[in-house]
Amino acid sequence: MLAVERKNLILERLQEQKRVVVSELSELFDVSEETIRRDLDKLEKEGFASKTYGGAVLVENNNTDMPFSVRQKRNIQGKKIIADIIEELIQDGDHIVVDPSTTAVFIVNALKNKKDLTVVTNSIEVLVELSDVSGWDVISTGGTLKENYLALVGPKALEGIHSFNSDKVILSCKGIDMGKGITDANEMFSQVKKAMLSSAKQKILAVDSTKFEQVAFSKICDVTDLDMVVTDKKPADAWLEYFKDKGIACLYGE
Amino acid sequence: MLAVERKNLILERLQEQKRVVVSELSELFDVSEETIRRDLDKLEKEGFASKTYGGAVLVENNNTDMPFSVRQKRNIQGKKIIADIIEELIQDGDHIVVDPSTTAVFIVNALKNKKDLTVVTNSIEVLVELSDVSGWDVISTGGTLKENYLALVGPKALEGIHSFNSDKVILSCKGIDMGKGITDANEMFSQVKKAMLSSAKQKILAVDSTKFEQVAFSKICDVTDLDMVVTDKKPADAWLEYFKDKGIACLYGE
DNA sequence: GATTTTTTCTTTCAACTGCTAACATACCCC
DNA sequence: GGGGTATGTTAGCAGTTGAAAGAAAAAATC
Repeated sequence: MLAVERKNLILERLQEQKRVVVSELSELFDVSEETIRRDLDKLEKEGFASKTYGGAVLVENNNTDMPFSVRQKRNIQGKKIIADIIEELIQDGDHIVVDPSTTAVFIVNALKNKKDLTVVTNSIEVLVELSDVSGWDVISTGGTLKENYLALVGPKALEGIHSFNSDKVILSCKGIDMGKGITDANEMFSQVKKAMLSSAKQKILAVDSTKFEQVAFSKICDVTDLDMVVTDKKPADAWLEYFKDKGIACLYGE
Repeated sequence: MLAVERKNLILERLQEQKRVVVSELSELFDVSEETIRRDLDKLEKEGFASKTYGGAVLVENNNTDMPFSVRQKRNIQGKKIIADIIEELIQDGDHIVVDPSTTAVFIVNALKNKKDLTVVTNSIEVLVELSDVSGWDVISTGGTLKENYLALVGPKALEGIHSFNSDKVILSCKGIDMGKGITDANEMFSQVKKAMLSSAKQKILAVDSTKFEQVAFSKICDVTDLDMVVTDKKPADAWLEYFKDKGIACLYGE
């Protein structure tokens, strides 16, 4: 086994389990503990790990303003559950709008067995994901590339969104809160998402359970502006009552 | 066995197994380890491998199975030479237009040390490549995703291109021929490229040497519509004379 | 709370393996 | 034959590893 391979495997394990133990790794890879420590040193220098007595813990990249590729691995299971629920909501021939988020990538992937969809998006990743489907109409809004994201923003993007009227918009966000509404990391994004909301009839929010009670910087809309909320786990009873009260459908996994 | 054959076999093995070991390859092909190392050097220069102590690991292309990943291997050396020449033509602060091509990806990569560029493109790959630069204005034209390509086409794309006026356009094509002019594979692409040509002052064609005397389906423009041709190898004397005669600058490698 | 014991960490060293660079040789194509 | 490329050889250098010893941290004991 090459040294780099071992280091990468340790990193993978670290990302899955959030922590690693020197003695375990030493046994697992059949190398001395010193070698493992040296690997952890490197991972620490690279910013992935933080060494502790007996092992190391994962450095959680606060997802506020991180490049896209780094954020990808969080709560994959949840995003898959959400994607499967959304898949049942979409019919052949639908016109949908999707925003830039990891969840959105999972969703369009789950939709690939549909026919004749029209997808409007400002997400580069969604375009890449859909570059191999046939018979669909995949439309990019255009716009300015937001630094360190794979998303298009700005006036051109808004203009692009406004020139289409769709059946459904599938939105993501950084936070959902009864008082503060639906919020996102920065104004560029919330602007685009606002425009998307106004360009489609049915407004669906797709968020994993960790986003509840979170509040981020820039407001997109009120919770009551939504028609439906899709999430991976059953929300708290207070939320379910709130949704029922306001006439918002709520679907969740399990 | 020819050297190239061996190199390609190593690349295949690398893509299958994600890693290769110098000692194994040396035994497998019955050549010295130094020869293997030299092969790995080349693969590293071409961007496929990353050498490590004892072997090399595969450089994972950000977007693993792009439909056109096959095209990428062709004449990488030539594209790099072209990119280096173009790099010297572009100044800080320039507004440029680039089309979707592998060459374009190399070019924008070579430009990353420039400051304050504005790039207009309908290539998804160029956007991905530029997602990590800071201080630039990277603008996507928007448009419809062309099936099995990572390129935006159609009326929306044309509209997007027409709304900007740039200093330089860097164009690629499938064929360049004195009689038939500059041609490309399909009408969608040639439409977009026509629009790009009309949106910039200086019109630069970046083509590797294999495209000379080739004719493809859809005409973009006449050779005389260009201001400059950049290629990797010195073109035939007939071409050099033709360029001189028509007042078209021609730059080439070596 | 202080002392002892245990565990883990850091540093240093030596052995080993693999790497780089320079040169020599063989081969091919013109 | 001669220039260029591909390959092999060599020697000195660099990276990787494990062992050992002392330092530091945590746990156990009094």
